[in-house]
Amino acid sequence: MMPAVTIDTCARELLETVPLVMHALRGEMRRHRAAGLSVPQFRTLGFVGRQAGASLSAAAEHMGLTLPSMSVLVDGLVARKLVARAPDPRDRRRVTLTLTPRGRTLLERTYREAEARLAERLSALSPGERDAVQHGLRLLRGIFEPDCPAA
Amino acid sequence: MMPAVTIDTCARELLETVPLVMHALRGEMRRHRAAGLSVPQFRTLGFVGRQAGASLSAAAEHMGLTLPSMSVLVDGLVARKLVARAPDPRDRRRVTLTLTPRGRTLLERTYREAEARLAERLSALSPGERDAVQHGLRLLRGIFEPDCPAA
DNA sequence: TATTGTTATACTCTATAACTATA
DNA sequence: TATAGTTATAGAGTATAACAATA
Repeated sequence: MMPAVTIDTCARELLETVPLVMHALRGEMRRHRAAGLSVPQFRTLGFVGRQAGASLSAAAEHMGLTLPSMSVLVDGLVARKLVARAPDPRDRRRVTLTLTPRGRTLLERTYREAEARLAERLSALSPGERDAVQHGLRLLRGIFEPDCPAA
Repeated sequence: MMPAVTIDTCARELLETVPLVMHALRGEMRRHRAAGLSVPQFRTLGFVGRQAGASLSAAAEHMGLTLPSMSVLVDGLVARKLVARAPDPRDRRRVTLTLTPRGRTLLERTYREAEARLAERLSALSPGERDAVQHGLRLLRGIFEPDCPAA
């Protein structure tokens, strides 16, 4: 039978593990320098790809960033012609974001590469262990999502 | 029975969840501005607290950082008198790191605060779910630790 | 020559504050 | 007046390259 883990132990594990994995993610994205996308850039591209025409605010909310931070982040993507930024005709205060063809291509390639690198790591686990990782991550996502009650 | 999760699904979940949790961690540490420690600073303090007298290289290795990055990070901690940096008499190329009393106090306080914030989030889970999170994190740590075979 | 660390430089991420434009 | 976004400014984190000091 599994031991009941204390909240504190779990918190400690989070504090140790999440920065570690984050650093590995950054490192792997950086090494694939052809793409040269940072993790936040990559996530933003992914969001815009799924929600074409989303506003800057929607993207900021999704990523848990302030508007200025998102604005700057998007600046970089627009400068590289990966994202198109256009005023919304219905409300000209708003900005709509869409992927350029180049952005979509790069996103897809980067996604496949990131997945491949992670898959290497994850292949060290048994299928059952991967289930456990997946399950744990999904639970975490539930309690850390921006619109969750404890946020 | 649990479904066997594909490696790709698991990779995707990682890519989505880890940056999310990381952002929440940073945000919570930032809000407790009394301490004003960043996540890497906090982790470094924790490492030096456990391994008093450790070298800069050891700390860099533990955190998965380059030496220059670690050197700069420690600069900040030394400037705030949280860490003492002294040459090792046995090998004067080396530097030994130790916590100052102030550093230890701050570390302990910050640790309690971080734990309390995380505990709030984690309390939304059942004990069984926390076990699952803990288990998943431990597996992840195993495959992302700096000295692991796939690194 | 090899190892440990520091300095110089550059870029990204992120925030807050102040501002502009539209509603 | 309220909302969406941008600009200005600042500080941390991180890297690579070049350097200094010690072994």
